[in-house]
Amino acid sequence: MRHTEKKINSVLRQHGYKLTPQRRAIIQVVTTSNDHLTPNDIYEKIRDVCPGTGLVTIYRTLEILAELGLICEVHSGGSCRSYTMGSQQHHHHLICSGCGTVVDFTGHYLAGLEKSLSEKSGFRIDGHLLEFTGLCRKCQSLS
Amino acid sequence: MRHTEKKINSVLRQHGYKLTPQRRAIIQVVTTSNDHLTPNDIYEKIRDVCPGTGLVTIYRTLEILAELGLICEVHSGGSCRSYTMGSQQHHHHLICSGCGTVVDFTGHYLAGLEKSLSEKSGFRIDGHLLEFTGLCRKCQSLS
DNA sequence: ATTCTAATTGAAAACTGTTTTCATTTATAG
DNA sequence: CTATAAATGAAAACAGTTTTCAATTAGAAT
Repeated sequence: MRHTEKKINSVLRQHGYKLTPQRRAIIQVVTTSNDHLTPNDIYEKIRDVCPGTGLVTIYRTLEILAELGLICEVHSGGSCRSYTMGSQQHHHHLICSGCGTVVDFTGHYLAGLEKSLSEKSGFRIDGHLLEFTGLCRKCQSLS
Repeated sequence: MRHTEKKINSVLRQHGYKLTPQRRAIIQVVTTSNDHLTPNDIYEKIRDVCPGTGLVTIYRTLEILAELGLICEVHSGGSCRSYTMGSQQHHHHLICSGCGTVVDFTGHYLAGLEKSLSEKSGFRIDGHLLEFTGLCRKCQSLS
């Protein structure tokens, strides 16, 4: 279950963050898109909502939102990160290295592994990142 | 079956690339290490084998080797890419967010999941990235 | 062995994505 | 309305990577 714009705003407030027009705009852009957006994507989209918003502010806001678990950060190879909505728990990615398409999938595949790892290592495990990379059907047919 | 240094050298030659001392050194460093090495890791290790080799040359050589499928490029979250030998056993990471310690672990936990994902999505899956984050024993006791 | 030539190299500069610094502005509690 | 800590934007700094270019060199042809 995806967080609504309203919900995100209120969680931000609850954590003592101020609700600036820029932040509202960033949240609006992210919540109303179904894609994975890079900071730069957001920078371009935001011109219509809150012109003048700096890229720096976008980076800072995304960091906060990801920290609070309100959005999900995706590392798709290289120096390209992007963010998307979605329940961040057990939300994994399948990334096409050809065209960059990201497919989400969910599941609890790692619960058992997490438990045994935790016991063996003594770590208190907080989270995990699972990504598969490969070629989507379209990109396979191109090569 | 991991490519040997010799095999890689000969494949390079077959493709019309020259076998320079720098390339030999890079290949030697990569084949004799079991870690995932970043270009910079290699840059540091190569001093003993072929001093003076430039980082640029390392980047260029790694690109060729990856292109020819002789080594495997890994994108581990963030802006850090690394390379490792082709069919080396996957290894995963358990990262302490307190002190940065990284514990490696290996296993084939994901083979089944990979197969079913591939069938459902049509992707040809090449690799995956699995990282757990948490607090190691020491950092738990500090907080 | 010597010569020739295209491939390769290293240094420096350029580039891209991200983070930091800092003076100014602003949301919001009182 | 005021006070103040948080947030902002511009510019600079930073890290990783790529490009440019003149000088060097591996390996093929003599």
